[in-house]
Amino acid sequence: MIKITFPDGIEKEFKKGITVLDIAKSISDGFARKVLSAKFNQDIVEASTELKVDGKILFYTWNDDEGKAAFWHSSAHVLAQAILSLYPYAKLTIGPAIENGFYYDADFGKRTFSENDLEELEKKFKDFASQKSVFNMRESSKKDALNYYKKINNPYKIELIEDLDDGTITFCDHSDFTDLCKGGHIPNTGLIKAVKLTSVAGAYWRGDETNNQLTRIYGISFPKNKDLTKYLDLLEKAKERDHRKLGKSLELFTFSEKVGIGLPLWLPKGTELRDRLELFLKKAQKKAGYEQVISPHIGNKELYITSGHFEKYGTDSFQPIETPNEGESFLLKPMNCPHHCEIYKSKPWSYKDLPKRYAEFGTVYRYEQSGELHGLTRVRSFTQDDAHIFCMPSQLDKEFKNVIDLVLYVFESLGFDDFIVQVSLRDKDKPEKYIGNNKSWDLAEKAIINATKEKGLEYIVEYGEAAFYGPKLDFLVRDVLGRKWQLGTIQVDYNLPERFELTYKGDDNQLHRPVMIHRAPFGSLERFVAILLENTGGNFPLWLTPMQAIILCVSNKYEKYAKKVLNYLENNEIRASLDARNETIGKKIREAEMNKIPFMLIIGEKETLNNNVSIRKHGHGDIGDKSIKELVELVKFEEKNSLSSKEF
RNA sequence: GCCGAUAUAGCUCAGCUGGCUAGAGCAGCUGAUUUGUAAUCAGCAGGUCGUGGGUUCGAGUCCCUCUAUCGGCUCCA
Repeated sequence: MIKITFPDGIEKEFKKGITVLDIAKSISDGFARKVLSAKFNQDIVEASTELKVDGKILFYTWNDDEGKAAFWHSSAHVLAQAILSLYPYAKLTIGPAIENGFYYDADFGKRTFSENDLEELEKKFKDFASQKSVFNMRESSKKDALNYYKKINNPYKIELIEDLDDGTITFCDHSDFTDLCKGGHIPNTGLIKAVKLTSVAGAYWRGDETNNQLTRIYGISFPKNKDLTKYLDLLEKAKERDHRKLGKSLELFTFSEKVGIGLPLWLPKGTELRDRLELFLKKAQKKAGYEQVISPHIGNKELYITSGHFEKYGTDSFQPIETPNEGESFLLKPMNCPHHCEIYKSKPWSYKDLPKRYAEFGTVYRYEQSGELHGLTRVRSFTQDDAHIFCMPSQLDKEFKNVIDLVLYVFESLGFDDFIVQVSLRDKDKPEKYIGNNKSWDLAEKAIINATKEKGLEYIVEYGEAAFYGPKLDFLVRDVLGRKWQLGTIQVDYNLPERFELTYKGDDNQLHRPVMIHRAPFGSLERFVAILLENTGGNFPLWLTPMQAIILCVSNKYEKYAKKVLNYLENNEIRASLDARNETIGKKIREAEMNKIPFMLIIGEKETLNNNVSIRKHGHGDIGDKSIKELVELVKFEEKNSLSSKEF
């Protein structure tokens, strides 16, 4: 007998060798039907795993991430089975569960696999799933595993197995299909009631551009048909909030092929919004002791050779601008840091002067790969809300924490409560990607981790995500399709001060090297506005929105009074406009609603006589009459509420 | 840059297997209407069907090139 402990602490004895599924059945058959996967002690186990020792068990259902992972991982097996059945020559590689669904990468050789082939594949998938095949794990020696894949000539699997230790290699069989696999499946394929193969993409083997490109087939599956319909509906609705769509309909920005791809053109309303964001941050930064500076959009090539950017990115950038003066060339500035280093160098500094905090809304130009461009989130010209803090090593911790506070203040003011804090460190196996010595990297990484911990932030660590000159603390926010985008970033840098030979005079009368913090709470105005658009669906906070109120005349007979109201609002610094067109009030309301204008002020005979306005709030409808004075108070009150409760 | 898909009026879309002067709604313009909480009515105008080439008696429709966009991969100072 073995003793099994359940999550609620209850212990029960079972016959040695009982399966996980049978233990679930001992609770109830209904429960067992919902069990997708389980954890026994520290290991993820199969429903069919036979337990032979005492231990703790934890069951996973569709409601758990682990349950979904098992479900989608199992779906990937079925997908692979379907691929092989239709395309026996295809070479399978890997197929994991992902955040939303699963994929399988396969080498189809010379055959191009396109989205048109998905329907047939999906049909095959459903056939196989409905067979209710049980997943069974099987151990294999390294030699047998290698021989198997040598026999069917699959170099990818051979490469995978060569990296594994003998004794740890397992296969998973279901139906007549087998795949190298480390486990974590649902009881049988029949639980997969709904599936949608969503897209096809090229993906490099092992994520390396120099390797073969494989065909990746994405899919998502569910235990109920209804769940799939719901998921697809949600996706459709999400697309309504796409910033590219909203940017067009709200007339915020546009692109022109003639100007150039990835070069956004800001329309008047978008510009107003951007200006307001800049003003908001400038105000906070002024309080935090920043000084605004301005630097040119180009810089001598020598500047970027000094900073190391030229060596790192030179060939993949906009190419140097030549001048009539032979040998002289300039680069469009791809970042502001070198300029700010030179501003720092413009005079000698004492330790008493530090920290120096130079801030600039600096527009930079980067030649992003054409396939990478994406609305406003990935562009070739963008404006960073950049600043560089030059401080003594002893000031680093405090400065860093202050910047964290600033970033959090910005995020809170704009309603970003769902963000990921990521500590981006170097990949120690690829030292060629970074400049500087290990010692200063260690210092910088430690500084970031400590400050983040002490601020009590929950964070994840990603290796290989650091900038080439230093580690970063990145703030990521998801877009409408769940893709993560880096907005705020804070970076610690011991390297550029070294390369630019920056100094300050210490209290010991010796010259010392300052440390540099690069930071941008928004990241870039472009990307920030994009994600803000998607997060708010275009309903910006009242303090930020380009138009706060619109006056709608029932007929042009009341235009005179309407103008008086407009004038009063403008004098009270409320952003308002007047729609005096010869259109029905219904139409004007509809348009104002679609333009997401927070306050609609309807003016007709009644209001003119009573000297008030009828107020309709966006998304709420009619909220009754108010005097103009009360209206101003209401807007002011709500505007204040729409800002962060904390003053910075 | 790579893989796959898409490209018809300012916007959103229709145009089946190639066959009359390429359609609709919204937006625009003109006129009528003077309007009460999400679309007043009528008329007009608007497209070398992304570009260049090819197949064909005939191409928006089939094939190729290029460009852009979309979904991924890679990249992201």
